[in-house]
Amino acid sequence: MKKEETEKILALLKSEGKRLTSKRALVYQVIQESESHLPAEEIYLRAKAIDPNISLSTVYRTLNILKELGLVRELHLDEEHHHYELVGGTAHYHMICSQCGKVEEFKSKLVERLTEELEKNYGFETKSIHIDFIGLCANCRSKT
Amino acid sequence: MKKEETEKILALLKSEGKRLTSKRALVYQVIQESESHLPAEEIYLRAKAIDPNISLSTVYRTLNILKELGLVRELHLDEEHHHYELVGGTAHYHMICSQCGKVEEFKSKLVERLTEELEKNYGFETKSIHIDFIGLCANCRSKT
DNA sequence: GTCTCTGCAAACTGTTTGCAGGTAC
DNA sequence: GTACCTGCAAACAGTTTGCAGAGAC
Repeated sequence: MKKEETEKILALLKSEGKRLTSKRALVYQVIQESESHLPAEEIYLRAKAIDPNISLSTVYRTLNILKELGLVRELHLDEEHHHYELVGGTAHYHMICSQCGKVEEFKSKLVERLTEELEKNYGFETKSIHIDFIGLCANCRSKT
Repeated sequence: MKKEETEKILALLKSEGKRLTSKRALVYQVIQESESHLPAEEIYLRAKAIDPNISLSTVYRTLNILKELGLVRELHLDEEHHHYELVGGTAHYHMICSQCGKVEEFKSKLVERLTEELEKNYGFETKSIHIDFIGLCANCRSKT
């Protein structure tokens, strides 16, 4: 993990009277390196591969802290468990293939226009947006 | 529940070798009358008010069947439990107020345009769409 | 009469929490 | 040295399931 990032997180944690520990840095690193959304269990396994002492509770506790600090976002995809991804980077949304389960990301200017529309028509002030399209990916379509 | 609806459901159930029972009709009726998405627990409570003998397991079993038959949709809003709503009716999406928890529905032509865009750019064939805007509703905004 | 449904309680999965020892600062 | 952090096991919430009796067809 780069030094500037460590310091950003350290500052955030300190402002809440919390500490930066090796486990917390590890969890953050795993999420960051995946470049995609991961379920807690998977984060745990990847972290454990690096530090075999880490426990699942710590992963969950850390995820909740990172969530509170606004560093990590919790996704509710169409499954029974949650997924986590880094906040920051450009906003993006998901196309989920119901056949093979693959999750692709997309972005579109239309979403901004939709946000403006909701503001105008309903007076709604948007803070975050979740969009999931469920269907068939190009790959699975061509197989049919 | 109207006769034509009963018959639609009866036919669907029969085609799967299943039966139309009073409990199943009741669960369907509760969802239908709510005109909105309900968590399983709430469906259970409302059904129980009408038929005190119904159990939570039956509600869950029925929800799963209605889901398989394509009559009911399961939503993954930003909470720990699922919500259910009737399929059919016009497509709509959700604005969730993070302050008071109110869920409003909206629809927009922009969503269709987005669907076309994904088809064109990624070859993705959309079957269903979930959109949640999280933020402040007009009411909570004016209180600040 | 047969085969499906149901209620009950027990199991299961994902997540949270209490506690005693360990560690950052 | 003092909080805070951690692993462990136990608790928890939402959901599913096995079983024996009840009910649809």
